[in-house]
Amino acid sequence: MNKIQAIKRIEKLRALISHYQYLYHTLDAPEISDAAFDTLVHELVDLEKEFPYMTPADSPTQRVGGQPLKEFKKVEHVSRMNSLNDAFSQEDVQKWLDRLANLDVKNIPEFYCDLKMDGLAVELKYVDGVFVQGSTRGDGLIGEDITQNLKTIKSIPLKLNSPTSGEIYIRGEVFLTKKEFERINKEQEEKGGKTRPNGRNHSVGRVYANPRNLAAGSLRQLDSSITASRKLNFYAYDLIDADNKFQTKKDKYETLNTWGVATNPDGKVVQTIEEIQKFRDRWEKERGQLDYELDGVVISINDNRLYEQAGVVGKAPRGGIAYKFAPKEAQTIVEDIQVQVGRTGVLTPVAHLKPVSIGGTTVSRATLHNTDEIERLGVKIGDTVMVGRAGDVIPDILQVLPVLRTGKEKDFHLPKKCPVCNTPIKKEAKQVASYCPNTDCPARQRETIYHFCSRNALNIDGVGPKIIDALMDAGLVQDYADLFTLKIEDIQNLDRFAEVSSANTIKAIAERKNVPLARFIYGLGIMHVGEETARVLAQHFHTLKKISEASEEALTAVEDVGPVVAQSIFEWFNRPYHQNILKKFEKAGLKIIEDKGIVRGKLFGKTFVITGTLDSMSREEAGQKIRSLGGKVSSSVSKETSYILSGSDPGSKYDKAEKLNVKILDEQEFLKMLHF
DNA sequence: ATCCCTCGAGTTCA
DNA sequence: CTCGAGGGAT
Repeated sequence: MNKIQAIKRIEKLRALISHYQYLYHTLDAPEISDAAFDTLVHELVDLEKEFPYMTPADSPTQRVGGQPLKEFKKVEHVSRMNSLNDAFSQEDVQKWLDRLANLDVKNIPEFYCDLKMDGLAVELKYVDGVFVQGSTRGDGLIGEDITQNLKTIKSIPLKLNSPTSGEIYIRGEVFLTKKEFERINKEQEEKGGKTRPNGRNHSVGRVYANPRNLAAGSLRQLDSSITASRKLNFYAYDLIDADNKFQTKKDKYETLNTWGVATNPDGKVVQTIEEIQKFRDRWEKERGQLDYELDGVVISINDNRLYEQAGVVGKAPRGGIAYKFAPKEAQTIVEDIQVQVGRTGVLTPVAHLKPVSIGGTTVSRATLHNTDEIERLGVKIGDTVMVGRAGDVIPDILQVLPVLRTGKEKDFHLPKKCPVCNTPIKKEAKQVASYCPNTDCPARQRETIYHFCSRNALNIDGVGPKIIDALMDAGLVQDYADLFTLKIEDIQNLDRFAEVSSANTIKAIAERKNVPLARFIYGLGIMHVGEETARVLAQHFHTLKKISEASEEALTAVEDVGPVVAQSIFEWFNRPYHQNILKKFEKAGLKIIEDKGIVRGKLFGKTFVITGTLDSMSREEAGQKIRSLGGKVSSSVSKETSYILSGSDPGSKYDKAEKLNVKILDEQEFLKMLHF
């Protein structure tokens, strides 16, 4: 970036940051996510480092927070309330230690590792053991008097346990549990607050984006009875000790605890950088199990004298560092939007992203689902976007940052023709998706065979996309029935097969020559026939022959099959192309295991939903057990659900089950139920 | 016509 | 996991 560009960029960033700071700190109504905001600040900090002569004293990077609201009395802090510098990797932590060593703070024997709750820093003042005043951090020097609101927090004692005399200042973090956050947000929503039309969790008005915003909003209530109705929590992290009475941070914490002031119970003293890393990694993994949000861990020199000796640079003390977790959201650029053709011909636009690390893994693609989604997001090629991960796994574009546009972004338009076979694409008026109508489209055929071999269908081990591509490209396989007539001689000379792997491939296919009817039906890839419908069909008709000969009326009579699905099945079996494939299967010696029909076991009539990770078996296996005893497994929770089986780290289904009062089973209870 | 429930389909990376 | 849409009840 040249100087002119940098100056423009810096000015733009400053204006934006000031604007968002005002919305966030002063109005408590952020327009963009915290992570998006952070990335703006980081970019500005980096640029200012590169061009230091362009950093005036009024740059937003020179301030800690916003101006206090007029309504609250101002409180001067006993000493500056600083914020820590951030580390994002073990390398950063090592750099921190190296710098300390340069300052002659060497051979640090111990570090105190604490969890960093995502909340608000406050200062509490006690006189002769009685809580007299509490304040927000404000700009670090002067905060707001929120004593009345802090008094409503149960974990802040109004009186310290042991008699103490004189003034005592305690600092800590006020935060909200995830449960409370959801409860209050729901309440607010019912009262008429609004989430954005895009339905994402970015707050507008009085519905809050995350627990921290809500905690902030609650502390700034002028009516403290409102604060009282929201159960805030408090953990102390510092005790101001002007006389140096305490030797270590741990001593301070223990003293605080004997006074009745809680500190985070999971804090720990460690000796080495490896242990610091372990501590951080452990909590990054386990943070989902805590009932409050964590944005990292805080590492401090345990010895207070050494801590002081490390000094303060700018607004950050050097004796400690905030070791952050990999953010769950990150900013990146949409380099291109390409179109994929799925098994059913549906066209799916996929954003190709500049690779970026999110939650510890690198993400380079994210689905855009369909054109409606593109419109909703307003995303163009070249845009800067925030990317997160739906359900902590699947990359998902959360929002576009249109303010960062340069004018060179291009609109995306779905092609008029299939990108693979050039057939003009179609779109039903009432449906969202567009699709390639050509059933012979190579993309569709490939996907159909992938699907046939996939885990829940025939489950042909080791025959994945790559092998299938090779077989198709060599002209050995046109449809999935051809797989069963392959011989070792056919494939061992192909480039992509070694001798061993060709034998393995043939063996893997042969092993699946006996296949349960339901799996086979599912594998055929009939429109609207997924796993569940395939099972229902198998149970109802028992044999493939009967299904293939069924009339549309006979199919409609099956539970869960209506006119659309019946027509789809009927047409599939009456197409000569498919009838030919079925004949090839027969000739190749495929044996279909007939279905015996419905089991009336002890779980008959019960519907289960499974969430989280189970210890003793996979979810798939648990599902099989339930079905073998006559129960049903469903994918979503509703009031029709009899039980939800919850393993560790359950997803959103758990919350929904609680809301609907569905009986929740843990793994032990479930196993007992199976055996009784 | 309109609701609620459930299923199907698509999706990423290690 | 999430969305859209089919099926069935009302």
